[in-house]
Amino acid sequence: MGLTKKEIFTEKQNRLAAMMKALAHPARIAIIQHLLKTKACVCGDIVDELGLAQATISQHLKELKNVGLIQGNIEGVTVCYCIDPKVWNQYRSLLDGFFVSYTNKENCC
Amino acid sequence: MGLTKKEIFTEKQNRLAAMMKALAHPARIAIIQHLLKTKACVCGDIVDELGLAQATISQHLKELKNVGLIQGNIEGVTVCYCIDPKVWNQYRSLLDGFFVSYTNKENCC
DNA sequence: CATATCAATCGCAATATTACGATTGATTTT
DNA sequence: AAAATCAATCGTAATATTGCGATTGATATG
Repeated sequence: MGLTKKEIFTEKQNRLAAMMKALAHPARIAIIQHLLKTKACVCGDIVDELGLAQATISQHLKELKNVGLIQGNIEGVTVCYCIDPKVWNQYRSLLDGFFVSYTNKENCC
Repeated sequence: MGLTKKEIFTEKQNRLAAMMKALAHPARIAIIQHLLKTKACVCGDIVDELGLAQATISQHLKELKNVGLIQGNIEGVTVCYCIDPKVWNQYRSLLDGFFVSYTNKENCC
């Protein structure tokens, strides 16, 4: 099948999974880290940074845009990318909430 | 291709991505949450909880075991699953480190 | 020892992902 | 207007993922 049965899970579970999926590729991690490093807009020099073709990078950027993690603002010929702080913080607290729910120090097995 | 070019990324980027990937499915989120909820070992009643076939659940459990997030201890006929606190905390701090690196309140674009 | 039970694995089908060359569309620059 | 530049999209190939029925292997139970 290759098709996730989303309908049997809760909205929150699907959202968490989708968020993870958006970051479940080293290229997308690298893109985000590059945007973090510059602490500002990055005007389309991402292709030079990573060793992937322009079409591939564009595809990864699209996925990050689809989940709202980054924005792309057209600036003449180039496009300026930056992280959306609002979505970023949403993700952060969602993950915090997920991880905080386990505090046991010892393994029961 | 369908093949990730892992060699052009750093070890840490690949690890982060692999971690995200392990949690990038609602069924695996649900499994983890079930283990969290019971706060102890869960002896193979996971199939009844989710609406997926036994073979499918077993596959998801395998992926979670592969990244070390959960352990499966054989206990007679059934298998007892529980979260590995060590790996869990490793994941937590890796993600914390990733998300903490961005603190801007405003969008520059 | 025969049978029942549970979980892992095999094999398959359907769909998704990753990657890239080529093309397209939009905007500058000449 | 023509040429150059940049990024999105199209089309395609290779591989991965998801899901499940069927089978297998191991352990209990009758």
